[in-house]
Amino acid sequence: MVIEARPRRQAIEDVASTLFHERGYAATSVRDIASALDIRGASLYAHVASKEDVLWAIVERAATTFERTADEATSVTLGARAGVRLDALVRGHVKVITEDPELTSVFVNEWRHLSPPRRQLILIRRDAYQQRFHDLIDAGIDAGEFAPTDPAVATSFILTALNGIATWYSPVGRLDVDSIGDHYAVMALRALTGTKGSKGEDA
Amino acid sequence: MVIEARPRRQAIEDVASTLFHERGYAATSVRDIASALDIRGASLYAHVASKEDVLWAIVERAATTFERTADEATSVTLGARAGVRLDALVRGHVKVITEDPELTSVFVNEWRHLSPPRRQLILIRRDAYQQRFHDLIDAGIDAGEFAPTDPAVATSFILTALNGIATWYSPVGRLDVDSIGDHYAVMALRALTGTKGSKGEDA
DNA sequence: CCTACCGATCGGTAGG
DNA sequence: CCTACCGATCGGTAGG
Repeated sequence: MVIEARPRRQAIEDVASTLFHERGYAATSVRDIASALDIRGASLYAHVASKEDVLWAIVERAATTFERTADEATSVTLGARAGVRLDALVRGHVKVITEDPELTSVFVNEWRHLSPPRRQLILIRRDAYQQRFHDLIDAGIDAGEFAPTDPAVATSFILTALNGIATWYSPVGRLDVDSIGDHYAVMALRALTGTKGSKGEDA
Repeated sequence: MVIEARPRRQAIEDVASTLFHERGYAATSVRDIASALDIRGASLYAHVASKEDVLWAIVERAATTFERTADEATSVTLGARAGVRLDALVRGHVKVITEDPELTSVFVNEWRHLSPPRRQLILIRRDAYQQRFHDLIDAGIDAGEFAPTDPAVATSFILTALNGIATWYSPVGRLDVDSIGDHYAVMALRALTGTKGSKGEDA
């Protein structure tokens, strides 16, 4: 039947996501993926052209999901203050991670196993995505909303912290999605807002 | 004549660190390591018992370095306020990363390729290390220095953000070690301190 | 540290 | 989606 072609392909990517997340791309064989689906390794090639194509599909989908979510957050907060806009961007990012931590984990950690042309494409999109955060941080500093900080360092600080959620989050854990979003948004904004000028340690 | 400034064993670990950092443990072959040292793959086994032993040596050294640096930071700030103590812990952590980003990167990203007994040992030590941050955050909240936050989430937020330095730091980059330490310590403390109302912190 | 070599496993193909 | 199979490469050993 024609209808089953899509789900099968999706099932392969889901299983591969799980395994790439757990063991890494290089340590996962096509036979590992196949046996999780109860088929033979060679049978996978009826659905995919190569192991790398599976990684590419996962990474590509993750990139698109992040981009669309950021588009949404950006358009919803058009004209708002930088703090509000960054808050929406952070919450969107956290939501994507908690909705599919394995997808995010593979996207963040396994892109280097892509062939050079694909790797370059993904790095360009990743840079553009980070630039959204960078620009908002710039804007917030200019507007006096955020404390003067190195915006590149702050961007890296915040995005790395957020991505870490993918390594520990479980849907059955003690924290629900919304409260994780709250905590992370609050901490990210605080990191930019500052108490006063310098070291934050003297009263 | 070439003077061996360091033992052969150390050279193997250094080269392996670089390759494990760049490509990951599973995607690095013993022949890759050997050829970077201009010897044959089989010759490596005159110095190491297995590929995993090399990973273990690197991970073990990283763990010990982090532990000793934290001991130092802890003893130097004995009796100080939580903010001061956490500041020292953060700066120590950043210093270890910038002194050997590849070591940290392998420690953080490749421990899952260790055999189960070793993996468990390293996870126990990692948890104990994170607990130092967790305890100080607890203490800071209790003392009213930090805003009330989920301490486990805050610990993960901060440590993940710090570890991210290992992925982008270069000794020839635009930022020197001290200013990275400053930036990260300030942002980490700010993330905990909140914008208003935490004791005598703000004007 | 070398050459020679091992069994196991890899990603992938042929041909139903 | 299967069986049968391919050349390449893997971690590692034997014996100098």
